[in-house]
Amino acid sequence: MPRPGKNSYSDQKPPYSYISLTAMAIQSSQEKMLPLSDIYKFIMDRFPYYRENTQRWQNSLRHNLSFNDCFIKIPRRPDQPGKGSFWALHPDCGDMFENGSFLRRRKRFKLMRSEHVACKNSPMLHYFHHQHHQTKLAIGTPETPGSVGRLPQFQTYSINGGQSGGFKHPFAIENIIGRDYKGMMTGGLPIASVMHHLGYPVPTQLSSVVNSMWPHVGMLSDSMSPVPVSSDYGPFGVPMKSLYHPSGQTMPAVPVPIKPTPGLGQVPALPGLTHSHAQICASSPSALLEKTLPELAEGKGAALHPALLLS
DNA sequence: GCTTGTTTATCTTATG
DNA sequence: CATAAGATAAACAAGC
Repeated sequence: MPRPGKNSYSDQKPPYSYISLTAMAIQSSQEKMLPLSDIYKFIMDRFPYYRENTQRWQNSLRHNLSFNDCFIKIPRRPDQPGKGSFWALHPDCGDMFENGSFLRRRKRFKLMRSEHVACKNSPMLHYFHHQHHQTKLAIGTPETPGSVGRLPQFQTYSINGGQSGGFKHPFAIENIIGRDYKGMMTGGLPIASVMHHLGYPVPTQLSSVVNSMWPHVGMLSDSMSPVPVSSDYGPFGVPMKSLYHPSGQTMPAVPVPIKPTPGLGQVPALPGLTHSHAQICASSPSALLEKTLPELAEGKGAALHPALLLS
């Protein structure tokens, strides 16, 4: 009955929102940023469903890019031919899908007006974008086995040339600036953004989770597997951790439940990188990795109850 | 003229 | 059931 060739998966809309699809695409790229056309391509390559009605969904997707603050536009440098800008994930968007659902986020990521302006008009974007090139070379590709197990891009440099005391754990800065941060700027540009432009694997969870969590993202082969859902998620039986950080010491396997409540409003608007991030760090990334995956494997927006996994 | 972006409006749907 | 997030439509500007 269920013949995976025709009417089975292809017809069904993948259990991902445009936001997650886009995030997926972006994260799958080496530079963590993609021009619109490539985002389209990515989605179409992996989800047969989106090979039709392109006009419709692409319009929606574009709307999402503009409308959602979690996506930032990075202008092309003059030496980089092509249409449109690059799109990246706002470093602060953090674990947008912390609840395990890629259909709907717990809360929409919205910047404040001030941040908006600064972020969008920052002339520094070009600069950082430029820097990015050289940097990434030194760092190696995310796939480079030689590097670190989990989040390779992190090792070699840090935002200010690495003088900041050495290597920053993936959960340091990004998480730090993540979620709670709402006003940390560096010359009009969110510090987090800067990092991002420099090649940091932005939204922690996403970047790390994505690769192992979204099959299609990882395998960029031409033989795009049918669809995300169910059966094709074989590899998910495996505990996330072991999948990408064999060393086993990357993630602080903190058994954090689900985020309590986004009500932490006591964040000191410090202009530096220092912050009260304890809570932040503890609140989700690892939790997501540890518990969410299995559910995601289920594909459907159905199995989205972290609680189930906990029991 | 097409692609890329932005914005507004409305409808749908997941969640609390 | 109310609300907020997401989807879809559509108008329109800018750039190539």
